[in-house]
Amino acid sequence: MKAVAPSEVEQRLEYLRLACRNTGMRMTHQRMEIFHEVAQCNEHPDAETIFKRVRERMPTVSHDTVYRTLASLEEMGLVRRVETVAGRARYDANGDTHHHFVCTRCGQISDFYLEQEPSIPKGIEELGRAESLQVQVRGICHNCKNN
Amino acid sequence: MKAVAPSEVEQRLEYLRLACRNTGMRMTHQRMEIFHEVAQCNEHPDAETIFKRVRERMPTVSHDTVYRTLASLEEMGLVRRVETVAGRARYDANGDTHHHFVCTRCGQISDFYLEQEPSIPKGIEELGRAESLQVQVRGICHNCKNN
DNA sequence: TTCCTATATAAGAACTATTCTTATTTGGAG
DNA sequence: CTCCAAATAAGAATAGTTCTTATATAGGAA
Repeated sequence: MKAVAPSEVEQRLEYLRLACRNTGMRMTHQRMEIFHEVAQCNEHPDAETIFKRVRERMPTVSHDTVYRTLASLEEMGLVRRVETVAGRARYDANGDTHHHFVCTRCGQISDFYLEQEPSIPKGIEELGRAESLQVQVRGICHNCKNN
Repeated sequence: MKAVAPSEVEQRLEYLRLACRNTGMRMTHQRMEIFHEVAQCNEHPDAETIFKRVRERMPTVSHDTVYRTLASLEEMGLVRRVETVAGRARYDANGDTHHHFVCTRCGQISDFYLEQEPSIPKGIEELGRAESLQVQVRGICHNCKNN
C-alpha cells in the first residue's frame, strides 16, 4: 500500500493547525504526532497500531491520550472512524469523498473512488435526515486469497 | 418499528433446520431460541439485547452461548453481522439484499431498499475479489432529531 | 427405547478494547 | 515570565467478547 504524498501530509497538518486555532484546542506535541501518524498512511490503522507507532518516537505517550486525541480529531472532522470489522475502530484521514473495500478475512480496508457519486436514495427521509452516503464492498483481498 | 411477519419468521426457522441438517450442526433449544429472537425483529439487536430477551424464556442461557451461536449462524449465512457503531456488533436476519440507514446519534440501524441495485464498481478487482456491496447512509433518525 | 459420544452448554474467569480517575504537566494568553 | 485551564501519564475500571472446564444433550447406533 503506497504512502500518502508528503505534500498531502503537510496539507493535512496545516488543517490541524487551523482547526486547533479555530476551536481553541491546544496544539500539543501528542496531537501533532498522533494526527501525523494517521495522516501519513492510508491503511486505516486502529488505535493500538497508532499507539505503538507514536510510542516509538514518544515513549511516554499513553493509551488514553491516543484514544482521546482520535476522538477530538474526529470531532474536528480531521479523521473519520471507519466501520469496525472485529471489535476495533479504525481511522481514516482521507477527507475526500471515497468508499471502502473491506477484506472480511484480514480486516484490511482500502479506499476506492467512484466516477459518479450515488445520490441519497428517495425514501430515506422517512427514516431520518441523511448526512452522508458510503458504499462498502466486502470481499477477500488479493493478499488473503493467495494465503 | 414493525415486527417481521410470522410467515417470514417461520420460513427463516425452516432455513435454520435445513442449514443444521446440511452442515451437521445440532439443532439445540438454545440455537432455536437465539435465532428466533433475531429472526422475529428487524431492529438489528446487539448480542446483549438478544441475551436478555432469550434469558426471559431460558433463564440459564449464558453469554458465551449467545455469542457462539451468533457466530455459528453468521457462518451458516443465516444472520449478518452489521457494522458496529459504538463497540457493539449488531445482527440482522434479513437475507434479502438491502441497505442500511445508521443513526449516528443513537446507533439505530434501519433497512432500506433500492429500486435498482448498484453494480460492483470497476477497479475493485485491483483490490480483491468482491462478494457483496452495501450502501450505508448515515444521519440522524427522526427520533433523535426531536430529542 | 436405551446407550454412546462428539458436540454444545453453563458458569465464571480471562482477555481485549476503550474510558475513567487523579495527580502532574504544559500551551499559550497576558 | 507567570498563570491556569486544558491536556497528559499512569494505571485502575468498565464493557464487550472469548476462553476454560466440567457437565449436559442431540442424534446416530444398537
